[in-house]
Amino acid sequence: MGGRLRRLSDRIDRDAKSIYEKMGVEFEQRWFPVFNCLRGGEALSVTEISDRLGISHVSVSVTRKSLEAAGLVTSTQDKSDGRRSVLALTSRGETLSMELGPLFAALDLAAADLNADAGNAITAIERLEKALDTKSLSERAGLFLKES
Amino acid sequence: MGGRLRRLSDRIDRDAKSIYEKMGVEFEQRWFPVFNCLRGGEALSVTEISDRLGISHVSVSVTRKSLEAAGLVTSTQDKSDGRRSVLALTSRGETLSMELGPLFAALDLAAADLNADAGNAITAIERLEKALDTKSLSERAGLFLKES
DNA sequence: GACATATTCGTAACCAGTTACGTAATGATA
DNA sequence: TATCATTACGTAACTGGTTACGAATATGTC
Repeated sequence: MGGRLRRLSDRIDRDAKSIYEKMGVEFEQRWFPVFNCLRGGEALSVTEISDRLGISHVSVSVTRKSLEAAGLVTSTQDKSDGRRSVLALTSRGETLSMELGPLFAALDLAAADLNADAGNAITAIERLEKALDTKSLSERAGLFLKES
Repeated sequence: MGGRLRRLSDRIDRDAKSIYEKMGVEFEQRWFPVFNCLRGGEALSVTEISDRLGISHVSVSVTRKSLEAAGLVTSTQDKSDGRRSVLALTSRGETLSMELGPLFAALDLAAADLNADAGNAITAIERLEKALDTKSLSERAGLFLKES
């Protein structure tokens, strides 16, 4: 079950990757979530981004390094809190953001299209997440075990 | 989107893992798919298993090594085809299979329970897989791009 | 029987996430 | 002000999958 979801996610990621390749754009799919947070000029710290995306700060940290290496993002130390490192798009990043705008929009539409085809699978996944929040798989299994 | 699914799958895997730990059973979640194929005494080759599970033979190969190291599975070279390596449960594997039977059944029920709570999320995921089969995300996005 | 092609499987390298743990900066409290 | 807890972030190791590639065996054709 878990593995199945993983494979599905891998598939989607690979598919998205192939789009950038086909279009000859130098953009890596794994950059997207962080990059997207910074689009529009907002400057955010690592933790702020990880909170927004619901992933670990480590994951953001790694993506950030890659984005900095690509010259799309810069970081500056927060003056009022030396622990925080604040990220923002470079001008090159902004330019790319503009260029990629239509593609991102198309991907959005494609996702919506897919979701419609699949009978609101995304909503179902959200429900799955919520159902797990209220009662974990292990709790559920524990109950069934005691019964037998 | 892809990442989100991945995290969900990780969560389920970790949850399943915690069950084995709680019950004090020495069984790793990643063993399950291959182990389950071999339950009931059937002997299968690496490729047969990977086909059944819809995963790469490499993944099966790695799991196999781990299962052999744990003494739960043995492999013998096929006499009529020297390339094939045929896997089967050892007697220890069979014993464990019996012991774990109720737990596996409980997990099955738990998954069904979860699915019901989530309004047939699993069916939705299946639909998502099918929808991707008929038209990939990149194809869909390509269409929307041309329109604009 | 020899050679080209296909199949089975394994090793190595990679991927995007994670946890575990350490460090530096901040904040709170005595 | 000294110390202790908390917070922000980074590095390292691991996870469960993948692709790329190579070796051994089998198969088909001349």
